[in-house]
Amino acid sequence: MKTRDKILLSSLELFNERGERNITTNHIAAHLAISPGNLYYHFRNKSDIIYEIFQEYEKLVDYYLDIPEDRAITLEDLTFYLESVFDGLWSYRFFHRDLEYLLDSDPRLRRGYREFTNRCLAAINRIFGKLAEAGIIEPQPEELRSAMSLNVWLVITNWMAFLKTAHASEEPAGQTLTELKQGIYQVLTLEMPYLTPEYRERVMVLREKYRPVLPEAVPA
Amino acid sequence: MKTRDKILLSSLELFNERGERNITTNHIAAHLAISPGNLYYHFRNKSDIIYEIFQEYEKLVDYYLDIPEDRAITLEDLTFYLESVFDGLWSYRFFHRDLEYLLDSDPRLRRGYREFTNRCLAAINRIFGKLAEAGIIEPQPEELRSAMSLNVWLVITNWMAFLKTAHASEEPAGQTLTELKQGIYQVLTLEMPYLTPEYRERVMVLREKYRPVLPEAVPA
DNA sequence: CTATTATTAGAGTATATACTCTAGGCAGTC
DNA sequence: GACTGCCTAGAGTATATACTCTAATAATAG
Repeated sequence: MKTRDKILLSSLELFNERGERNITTNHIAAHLAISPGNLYYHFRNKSDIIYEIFQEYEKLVDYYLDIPEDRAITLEDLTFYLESVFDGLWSYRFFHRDLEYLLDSDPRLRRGYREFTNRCLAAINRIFGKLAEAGIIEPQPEELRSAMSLNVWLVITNWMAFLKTAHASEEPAGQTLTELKQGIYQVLTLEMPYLTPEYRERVMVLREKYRPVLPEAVPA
Repeated sequence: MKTRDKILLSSLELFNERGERNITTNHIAAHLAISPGNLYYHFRNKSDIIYEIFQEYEKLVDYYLDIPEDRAITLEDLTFYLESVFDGLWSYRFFHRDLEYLLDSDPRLRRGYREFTNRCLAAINRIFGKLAEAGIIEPQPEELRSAMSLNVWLVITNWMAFLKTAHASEEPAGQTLTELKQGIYQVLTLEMPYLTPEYRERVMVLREKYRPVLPEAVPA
């Protein structure tokens, strides 16, 4: 593998594990056992590394959220969208962690992320539209659909942060990917009230699969 | 005003405006025209300043979310809760911005914040319960109510970040407080499907007040 | 007035961080 | 073998940052 790609890969890994703020370019170089000079031969600065990682992230999610025009949407599609998006979120989780700082320090990123957000919101909106067409949820006025899409986006993008902050400090990391998927449970909760009678049961069964294994239940 | 209090006040102001990451203790001292030595006479380190600000935040929100035990809840109460919480969010907005880093670097804060989150979730839950008692929303099984509370929390705590990242770079700052309140619109959107027929109209009118002034409407 | 305590100034420091610069190696090619 | 273009090492630097130390000044108590 090319050094350049190794830098991107290691950076992502280290950023995810310890946060962008805690990882310096020197750390990255050391982790790869290359010299700082070498790293800076391949990237002009830290921002460029981050921007390139963002573009990967963008591409991945765009790929996942490519809604078919020619056919109706199915429950399997919905599952795929949700699973994929949360996987993407996990793989690039460092990004949302320091989002505001990153956007403040790189105008390209700011612009790119704004457009990314809009594309995602549009995709969610389109999914809602096609779910209605498919008779899975009741059709809703555009106004409501937009507000719902935004709520879905807010829940999704905040889910990682919630896990990291609200959970016990000790994280066995194996559990975490499972917990991540509980975000899907939350998203399906948002959609619940709008399900059609024909599909209600099936979606509820699906939702049940992602139900959190009750966290420290306090016995009454 | 005591120097100590001035430090807390200025820190909060600067953190909110430019982000904790961008504000050093030297900045704070310079902003107050006092010496770094003086600042460190009053606070052992930066973490202590932040922790103390967090405790103020905590106290404020706890005060706002003190749900009355002895009487039914009204729509006015709900409005008050929402307005207050978003005001608090605005006044201490720096906190959620760098949340993960802050919690990672201060175990007190981590513990405190976890408990804070739990209290807030419990309060939201209780509000849902009392809204049902008051006949404003339909009663829901505990399981659903918890999931809904969590969604409300996710939407609220992510709303500031959404505004900062998804909106145009130029922010006239006067507009921002208004935009902040649009978060209430999003929260009310979450509750919409559960409203009782008797209250539906009134809540919808309330919700309408917070409706976003359509952002860059693209003419068809 | 004096002794003590609380507060402040301001120079200074150890460490970290993003990044630069120079010299050189290594592969291929004529 | 020399030339060229890509890659790499590693020492070095300017700046920033959280924090310390000493000495001096105000405030207060007896």
